[in-house]
Amino acid sequence: MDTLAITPRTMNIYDDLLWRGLVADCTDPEALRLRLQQHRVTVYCGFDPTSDSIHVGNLLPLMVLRRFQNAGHIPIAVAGGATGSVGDPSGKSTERSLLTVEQIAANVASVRPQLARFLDFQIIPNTARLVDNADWTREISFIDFLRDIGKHFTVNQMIAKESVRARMEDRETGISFTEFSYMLLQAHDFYVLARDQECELQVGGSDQWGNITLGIDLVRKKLGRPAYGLTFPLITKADGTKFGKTESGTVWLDPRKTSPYRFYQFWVNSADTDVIRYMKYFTFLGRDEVEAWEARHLADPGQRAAHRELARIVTDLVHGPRATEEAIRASEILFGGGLLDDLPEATFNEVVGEIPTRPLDHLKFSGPGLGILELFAESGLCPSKGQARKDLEGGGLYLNNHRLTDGQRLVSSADLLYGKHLLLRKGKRNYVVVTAR
RNA sequence: GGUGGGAUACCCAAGUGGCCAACGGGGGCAGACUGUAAAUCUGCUGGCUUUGCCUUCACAGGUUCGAAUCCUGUUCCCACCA
Repeated sequence: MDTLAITPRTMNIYDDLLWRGLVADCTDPEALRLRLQQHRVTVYCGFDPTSDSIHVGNLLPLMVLRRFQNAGHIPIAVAGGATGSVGDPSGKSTERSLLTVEQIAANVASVRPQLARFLDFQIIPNTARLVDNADWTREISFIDFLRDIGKHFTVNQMIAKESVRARMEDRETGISFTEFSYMLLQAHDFYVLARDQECELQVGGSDQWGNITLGIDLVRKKLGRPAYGLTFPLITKADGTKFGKTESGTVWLDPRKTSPYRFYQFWVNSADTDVIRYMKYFTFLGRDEVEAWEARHLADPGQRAAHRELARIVTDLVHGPRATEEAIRASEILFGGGLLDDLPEATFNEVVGEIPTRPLDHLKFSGPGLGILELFAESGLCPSKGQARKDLEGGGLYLNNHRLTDGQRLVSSADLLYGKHLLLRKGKRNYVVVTAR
């Protein structure tokens, strides 16, 4: 194992994580810090294939792996093809329903390239690795597993784990043997990676602490080697709601599930008190740069300069510069307050791609046209015509960015922008484009 | 099994013959103020062909000119007794 060149300008990765507020717990801070300082360390983090895309919540561990790589260490991303089919009880108050084997395989297949995007597979010598724990779990027989792995643990220590204890106390729900055994699988992963790939550090969310420490025990017992564990804190939001969710649901990294525009907006809408913290979590900006943004933010919070920068950087990281440019331009059009009257069609079309679109038969706009309230109800912006009427009376409806006042108004082909689009808006930020077909 | 209490809109919760589409609070939506924020204030929050009409107060019947409200039965929940 070769020694890392230590440049004076580079902060120790451990200190960097500490400064970013990314260290919730660490099995042996002094020893790990020293180890990271003096050696190239192989670090792993697992990702559950519970869905066909990863989401902003998974972004944090993924970026931590990248931070390790940037610091010269070797990251291993582990897709949980095996563990995912058993189900981690950590942090879950009820038994989860099992995904089908096919479903998990499909999820692993679509999550793999997403994980790969964040790591460097070219760089030498600390090339990133991407593996699926199903690959080394599949051929192990149940008997072998019980003899080789199970023998190293007592049920006593297993039921002492928080994830299990919580479920044991709730006698109504209980915990299945399947989920109870989960921790052994994850411990086994760490052991296999330590044995075959010299992995000595596992990182994960703070709910993974119990699983990680069990793995460390196994590595020590089977290989007689030390191993380390490090967890990051649960990401919180100023208003107490769950991070990574909006009214419209989870914020995914897959652009087909969450458009780059929505993704960009998610970050722009961070609370003032969260934005600097998120900058530390989700960007590779250094301490000086983050502090500069913090100063700028505090000097004039209304500018939302830090919000925009955070959104730009993360969107760029996930979706690339072109999509980011489009998201920014669409945001400027939709929130810049400008009228659409002499907007070039090409620019408007960028907006069309970023917000919900609803096709409507062009015949509806012929002749006198379609009632405005019916249009809003049809578009899905308002749940009913009655509600549309009330929204209009409250001054909350806009057609092509002009506020509507007349519930009797008819919308005809003359209102169509570029002969085909209508920009419907409710309130400040709810838009739908209706396209005549 | 017995007795008593309850079931009201997204949630909590008033209403016990007409003034009830139903007080109040929460949540949600919109408006003002703002910074695509927070806080605050205001309006809306069953549907519609909207000065009016239709459907709704667990479910099914009944009494009445008129029922969320009274009566009968059914289902579910809670408390106490066994």
